[in-house]
Amino acid sequence: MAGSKPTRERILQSALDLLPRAGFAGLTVGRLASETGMSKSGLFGHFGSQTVLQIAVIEAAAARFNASVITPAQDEADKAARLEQLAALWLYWLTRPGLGLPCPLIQAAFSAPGLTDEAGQTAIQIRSRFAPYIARQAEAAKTEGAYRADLDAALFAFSFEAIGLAVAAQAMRDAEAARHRAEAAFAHLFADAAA
Amino acid sequence: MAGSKPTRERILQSALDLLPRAGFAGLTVGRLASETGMSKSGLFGHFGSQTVLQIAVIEAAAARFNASVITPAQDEADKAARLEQLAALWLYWLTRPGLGLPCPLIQAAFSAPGLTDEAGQTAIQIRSRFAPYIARQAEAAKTEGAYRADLDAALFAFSFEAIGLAVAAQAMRDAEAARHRAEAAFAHLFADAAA
DNA sequence: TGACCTGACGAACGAACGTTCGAGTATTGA
DNA sequence: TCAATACTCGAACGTTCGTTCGTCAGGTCA
Repeated sequence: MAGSKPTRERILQSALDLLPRAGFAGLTVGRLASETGMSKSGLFGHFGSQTVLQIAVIEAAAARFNASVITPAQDEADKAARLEQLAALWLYWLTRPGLGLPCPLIQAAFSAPGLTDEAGQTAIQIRSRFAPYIARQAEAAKTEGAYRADLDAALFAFSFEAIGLAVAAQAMRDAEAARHRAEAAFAHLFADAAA
Repeated sequence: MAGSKPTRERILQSALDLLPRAGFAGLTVGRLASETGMSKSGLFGHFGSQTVLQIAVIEAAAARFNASVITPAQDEADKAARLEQLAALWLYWLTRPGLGLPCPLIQAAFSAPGLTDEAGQTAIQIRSRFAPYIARQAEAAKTEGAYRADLDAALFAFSFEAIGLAVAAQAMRDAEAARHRAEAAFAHLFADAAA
């Protein structure tokens, strides 16, 4: 039933590479097998069901998001600086080259019906952690005195997330313009929040 | 090859009803046929290919969006008031009850790989008309003196669209909170743009 | 009445889907 | 060295996919 760990990791990496080209709907066992050079049954044995595979892919994407965006930004102790770092890292994450589609997590959250019910719920749940995390950083920045005391942290987080989503939506037709406008929007957001 | 026009319209309406539940990936000929009570071949004859069907569904969604959001707002001659109307109508469109998923156009744009290449391009193209339209209204509001002269209309449109996307993303987990925050975000956007 | 045409039908096609199973082939531990 | 274990394979399952085809009822107009 269970497969070797390195092989499993290789499968998930292939899945993440395939995802921008095929989407979750096109992430079938057969196609993923031919992509990795394995047999359908050999690949399938690592997961046991389509739902488990989808959830594993979503969690793998989340792990990479954390490693690329969340964790590096935590080097900044100063919360206002950390938020600016988060914005920059997220922007790069969303528009990094060789990416036909945006963040797999965003894709998963919007194409939820293409996924199993359980996998869709997992995607939504993982994504729903982001805005509260941003709100917490903003709240901390307020107590540190960097942000004005009457700032609505939840609204700040909402706007923060909104900019990223708009980038993801526009990056497919003009990544350059999307990034440019997002930088301006983030700058505006930070300026408005400053004490 | 071609089917009767009323039947075709009935099929498209069924497709739009099914879309929030099944997504584009689940919008198969067989399922749609059983939904409408027709045979697969009878339904298929109206379109001739899966791609044509998907494009027809996307265009039907766009037509309903225009009828529900764009057109009613044009009753407002005053551009600043029209933009506020657009925000309110769009917000309702995105969170109207009985809608598991947001605007089919947003869904189509993000799950594009679940669609035929051609249909995905159609969806992206239709959606890409929105931001420039908003920018044009904002530009007009500037010349009317309602908005400040140094407003970046493209950035305004970007932020406008971003709020809607964030609503669509959050509406799946908490529609009430999403709408509430979006109203605040729109108010903030309009206040910042005012002369 | 008879010749059309339209629109929907049932049956069937090859392909791909998720999934199961039993047989091989390494690698391991005693 | 031998048995056990871990991993992968090919073959096959039943189902559904998009698509094609021939047929047949119902209405139109001569």
